[in-house]
Amino acid sequence: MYERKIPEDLECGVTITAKVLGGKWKPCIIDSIRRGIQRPSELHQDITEASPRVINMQLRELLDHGIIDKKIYPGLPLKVEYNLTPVGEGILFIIDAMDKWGEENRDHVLQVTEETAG
Amino acid sequence: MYERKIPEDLECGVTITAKVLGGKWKPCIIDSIRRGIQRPSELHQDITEASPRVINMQLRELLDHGIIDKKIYPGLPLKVEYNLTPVGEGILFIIDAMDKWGEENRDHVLQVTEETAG
DNA sequence: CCGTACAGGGAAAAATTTTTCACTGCCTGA
DNA sequence: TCAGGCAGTGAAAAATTTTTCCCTGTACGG
Repeated sequence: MYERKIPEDLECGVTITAKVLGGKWKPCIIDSIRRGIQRPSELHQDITEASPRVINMQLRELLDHGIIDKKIYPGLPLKVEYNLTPVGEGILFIIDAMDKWGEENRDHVLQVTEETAG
Repeated sequence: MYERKIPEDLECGVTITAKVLGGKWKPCIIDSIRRGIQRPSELHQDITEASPRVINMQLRELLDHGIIDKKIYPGLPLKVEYNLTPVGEGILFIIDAMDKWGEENRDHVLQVTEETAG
């Protein structure tokens, strides 16, 4: 695992949340899981822009942060299922708020600042 | 400026918001400004963990995204003041929600996963 | 003139995150 | 036996973000 050289400041709540949601694909993965896409292979098929390896890594972090849990079904063929924990469900509120804000303000944010008003 | 090699997917609202809040010091800067710390030099003194250069760069991005605006007072000595735009004030809701969630779930998120429960 | 404060930028280094490539291992169907 | 699906990882490369170091320019106090 990567060993940080600059310590994180985890005293601020925002930093904690950013740590949890910060990965490039995490909100996407959380959303998929909430929509019922729970098995690794299904997630890989659902999020084709990211390689399976990438998704696995982010799943691992979400797991470590207690956002999702992992159920390994015994026996074969292999079957694994990820689900949101109660804490994970609590963060949906933030993802939804981010999505809403982003949709509402896309144009404003993306406007190329051509104006050099004084 | 850095030229991306992997295109961004800005169709998703979450991505837009992440773009706006994603910089390491942005939520911090936004919070300072909202607390009335508006001049560059004041911000530099308020956020000593980050170098002035770093803060300037993030201010620039916030400006480009229309989260803050910049008032340059004519005459000398130089005086510049940053303020939240209405759009910027709208994003406070998300920062607050992130802070709240982070505070409430710090322990859960930071728990080292010692359990290897089956 | 010298040191300081104001606001800010260029270039390169360092840190961090994301991606790719190549594997392990088991099982099923052809 | 070979091909493919399942779940997953190690190591290194590539991409991206953050940081450091050093400069530009004006004005003020001494």
